[in-house]
Amino acid sequence: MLSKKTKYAFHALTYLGKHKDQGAVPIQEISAHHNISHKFLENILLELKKAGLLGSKKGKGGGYYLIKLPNEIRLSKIIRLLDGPIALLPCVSLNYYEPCEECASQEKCGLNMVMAEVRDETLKILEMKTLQDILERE
Amino acid sequence: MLSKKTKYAFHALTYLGKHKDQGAVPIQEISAHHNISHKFLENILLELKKAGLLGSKKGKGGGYYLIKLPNEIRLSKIIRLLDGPIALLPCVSLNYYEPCEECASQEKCGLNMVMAEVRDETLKILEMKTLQDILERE
DNA sequence: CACAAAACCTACAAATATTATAGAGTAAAT
DNA sequence: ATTTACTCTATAATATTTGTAGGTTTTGTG
Repeated sequence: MLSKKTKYAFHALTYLGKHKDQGAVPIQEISAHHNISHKFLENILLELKKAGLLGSKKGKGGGYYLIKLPNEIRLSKIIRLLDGPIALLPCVSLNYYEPCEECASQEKCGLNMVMAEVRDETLKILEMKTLQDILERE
Repeated sequence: MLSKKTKYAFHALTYLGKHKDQGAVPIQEISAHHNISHKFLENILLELKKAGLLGSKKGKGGGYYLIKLPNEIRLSKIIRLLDGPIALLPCVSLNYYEPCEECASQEKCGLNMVMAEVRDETLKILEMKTLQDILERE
């Protein structure tokens, strides 16, 4: 399951995608529309900005806006950013790898191999789907 | 990511699969071989038994053993049992559904639809792979 | 029968992660 | 000057995960 943080991020990105003609959108507007804690969403949007997905404008009339096209924002990117690994086990994670502590040899571990296959299949899905797919279905 | 509980369950099932000719295997043997806390594993195996995957025998010479064929034990089953939902959001979970609190209408929610598609693709993988796949690669 | 081995069961403790809040700063518009 | 809204860091509250404790029941064996 995704954390609420990641779920909120998707809601916010979707909202920003739908309102990308209106320029900067204040956090307040998004949090009110989706019943999300303003302060919590604040942290999330800041992370998305630091990751290069959003731009922001301070002061009156300010807010956040997408600085990438919706079809360039992959689900995998958002999930990795806020939730961490997509792989089911640390020993098959591409971005958050950690060696297994229960196995004598990772090379001979059937679980490791199967989970690596699962990871590859999962990534195919999550790298193909983008924010655009969400927007198209609204 | 899977919880350690689920990961340990996979290790234990694999071990039992590899030693299915030797009859009942005591927890001690599995926990020692994989460096897993005996007591923690105890709880896990008990759950797997209650779910109908394992049989057990008490007393001296006792232990656990598979009561299903490895190719009948799907990854999806183990994950759902110990970790819960496979879907990325509660509002698209087949087995652990909960309505979304941020959306006015689930039927018009693009995120919901995309995540339902992701769930379907993920399930294709996790329902296809079984304990047998792990055993074959050892 | 006594004893040891091993599953069964319930509760709880410790550690970690998630979710949320607080409050002080900085920048911009009017 | 004032209001609006992002920036930043710290911390509190809550939930979940991970692990432990301690007993009970069952079974095989000498």
